[in-house]
Amino acid sequence: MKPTSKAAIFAKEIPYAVRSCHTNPSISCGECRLGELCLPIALDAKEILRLDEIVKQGRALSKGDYLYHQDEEFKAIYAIRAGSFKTFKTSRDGTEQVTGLYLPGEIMGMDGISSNRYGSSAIALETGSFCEIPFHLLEDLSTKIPSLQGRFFRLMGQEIVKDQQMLTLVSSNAADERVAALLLSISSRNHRRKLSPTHFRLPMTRADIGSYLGVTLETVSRVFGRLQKLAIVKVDNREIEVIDMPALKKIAKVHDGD
Amino acid sequence: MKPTSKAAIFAKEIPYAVRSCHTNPSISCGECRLGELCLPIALDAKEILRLDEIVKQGRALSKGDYLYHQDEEFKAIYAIRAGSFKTFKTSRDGTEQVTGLYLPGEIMGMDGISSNRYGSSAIALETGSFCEIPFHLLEDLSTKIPSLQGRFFRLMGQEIVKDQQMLTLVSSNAADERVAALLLSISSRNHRRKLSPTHFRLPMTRADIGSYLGVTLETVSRVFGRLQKLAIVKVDNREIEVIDMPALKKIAKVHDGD
DNA sequence: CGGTATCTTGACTGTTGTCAAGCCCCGTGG
DNA sequence: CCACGGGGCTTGACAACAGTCAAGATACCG
Repeated sequence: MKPTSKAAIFAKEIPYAVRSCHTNPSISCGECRLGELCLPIALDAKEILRLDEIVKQGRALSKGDYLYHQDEEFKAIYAIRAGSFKTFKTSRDGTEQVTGLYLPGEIMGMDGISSNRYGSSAIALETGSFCEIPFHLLEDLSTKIPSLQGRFFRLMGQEIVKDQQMLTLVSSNAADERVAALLLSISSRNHRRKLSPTHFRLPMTRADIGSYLGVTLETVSRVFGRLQKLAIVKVDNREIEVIDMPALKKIAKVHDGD
Repeated sequence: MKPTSKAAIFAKEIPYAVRSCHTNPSISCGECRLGELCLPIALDAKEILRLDEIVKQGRALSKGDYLYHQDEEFKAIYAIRAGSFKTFKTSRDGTEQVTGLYLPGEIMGMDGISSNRYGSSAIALETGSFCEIPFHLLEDLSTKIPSLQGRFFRLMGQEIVKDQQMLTLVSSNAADERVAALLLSISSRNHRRKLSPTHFRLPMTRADIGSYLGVTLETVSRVFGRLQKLAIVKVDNREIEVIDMPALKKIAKVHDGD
């Protein structure tokens, strides 16, 4: 419920010379090191410049700040630059259900496209920054740049695949399997960003994880306890160290590499 | 595993004079009475003609026939004209997990866009027919017809919203709620097609429903028993009659209309 | 340094899964 | 037309995993 953007303050604290996407909020798509994960994949240099013209860059948020609210008018999609975000639906009785976890290079807000209203709220789990891409401008540009249209079709397709994977995960009822799969998901997404796949910090609380996976926070806690006892992961509060990756994959019923 | 198409046979049985989409397999998009539900929404007459040029119409399938297989190369998306279809994922150990139920006017196959391979298999639950839309042609045409691009963005957005609704449904762990929500979903989709929202036939077996909802078939059966005992629905095998719609919505925790 | 949010652990309960038996419906073939 | 067979469905008994409630410990923020 804090509408205040801290973009200005954040920008002052970070010297412009730092040409790294996740620390410098005012960098362009062409210079952003997340480019190869984010929207610009499949675009050439000239096309990226045109994309840059419609992307509002470098806004920052701190923990608890909203990116958008459920049922609010859909105007833009958001590319995560730094930090982590969750999306959640609030039902009439006030219950919150976490529907997504988003890390740098990923795109949020696509659940608003069909109905012109966001289907969920998005909130920062820690200090972070993002780029805003007004959807109507993206649509216009997509008709002019076929490779951008193709990229965005594929991006939406990815979201569909991701959601269906979550669905099958949550339908298959083993709590251990769900938690293991979440750890592996974070691990592989970290790996893509050249971060350690075996040592990371959970961006969500036990309650959020539980809500996301369809179990209670107590169960999440107990599963972490079990996995630790089996020497598969080391859990120190939010700090996770994967000790036995094959065993973790076995529990998650993931057989192939990642 | 039956690759045989019965299009030819089917076409013979139905007189061409019947200008109704779901019975005449060789009707065009412009004439199809599902047009207002399907891909052509938001297109004008001239644009629909161009869409018609890329749509392969009127193929028919009988129960158990595959529309496409998991991991097979993604070539096209499919618009359902008649009948009902399910999508499912097969995991390495042979377990099948139902991931979707598709009724006339709905589009299947979008889970193949991002990776160029279908993420699930699609099979006919009864005799039915469909239109095939080669994706690369749709992409080409979309760059030329902005309203088609917009329509397809929205269609994919709808799929994302639908999947996320399933996710929240399956996460919230009441079996009664899940079954009630499925009944309501079928009911409202029937309503859109001008069919009875209170009296319909379940296209899936108990086992399929259970797999889709993340419960066992026995639980599905018991829930139907409970709902019947409460005089909320009348269940006669696959035949469903909704007697107390408000009560059903209450169980499904749907408060609003639809 | 104090207060609150988060996390862990325990005991008990309950819904759902599992296993098993039997029924019903429907299509097939005699 | 009827007998047969098999898939689909129902129902019951029991067990187990996870939910609920509660208390206490720990971490984090101002």
